[in-house]
Amino acid sequence: MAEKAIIKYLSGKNLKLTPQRKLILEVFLNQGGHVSSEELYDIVKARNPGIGQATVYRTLKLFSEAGIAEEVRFGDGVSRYERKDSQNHHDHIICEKCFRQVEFSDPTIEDLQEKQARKHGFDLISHRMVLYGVCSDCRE
Amino acid sequence: MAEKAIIKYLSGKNLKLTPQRKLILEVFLNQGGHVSSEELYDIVKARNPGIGQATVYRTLKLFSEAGIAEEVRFGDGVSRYERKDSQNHHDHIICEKCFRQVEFSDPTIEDLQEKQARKHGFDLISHRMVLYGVCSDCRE
DNA sequence: TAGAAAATGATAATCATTATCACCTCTGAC
DNA sequence: GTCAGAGGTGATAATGATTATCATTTTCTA
Repeated sequence: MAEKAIIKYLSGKNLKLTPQRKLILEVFLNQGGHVSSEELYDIVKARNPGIGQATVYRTLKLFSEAGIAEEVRFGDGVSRYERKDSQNHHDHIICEKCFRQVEFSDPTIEDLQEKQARKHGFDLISHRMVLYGVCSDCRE
Repeated sequence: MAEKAIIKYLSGKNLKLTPQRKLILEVFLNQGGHVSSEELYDIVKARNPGIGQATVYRTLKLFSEAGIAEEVRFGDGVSRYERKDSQNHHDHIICEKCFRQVEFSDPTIEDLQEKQARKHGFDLISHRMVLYGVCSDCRE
């Protein structure tokens, strides 16, 4: 589970488990989709008003490094984070009108990405794929 | 050709073809890969020192709207632009060590993207796909 | 329990991009 | 030709997300 993963990561690097990190982790895990640092900060602040915004930024980056969060960018200049389940990778479709987001995954595409990478001499590590379109509600 | 496209776009919107725009267009077209606004500004400034950085930003955005340039983001916080050839769409693989970039295109992936979008009720407009890996030179 | 190492919170600094604004340049009606 | 108005430009200030700094506090280990 993610809490265990964090504790292990921290102790392996001489890093410390603080109340702030615990709280941010808990809030982050209970958050379904993709959260920006600021959104998370608002929620966290409601439960611990003393917490600083910089700490949220720092902690989300830490979660990324620890492998329990993944940074997602949709191109609006804001970084969002979502839970990283290696069993459950997915990509995104975004509606350009209402910004609704849908997650999907397509193993065939993943295979083809792997093949393309190999074909060009790369060892594939990760990828970002975002589709932009118009959703059924906005098509009118 | 792209110059024609720009002239047509401009006149269709009561916008003007200025010497600055001409110069930026020429430099942009002679630029192979993806350029950031700042890189382009440096080149352009060498030929017309009076030109302002804001103009380069504005003009690249204009080219995007006119359909002759496409904005690409690799996730380092900088927007880059490349020539848009609708016949010649491609995606990118980036080496995480040396940042070398390779372009590729895969019609099968494009098909599958289209299918995924439809499956979720979206009309697909565009997509961004970037693969991250380690290139053969950096694998050692 | 002491003390080094790390974390925190407040705040200043960055850095790419955008907005503002005074001035310039073109075009077309008179 | 002159004038008016729309659009463009360049300099600079503003923005907004993120990061660095630093004095203070906390954590963990010996």
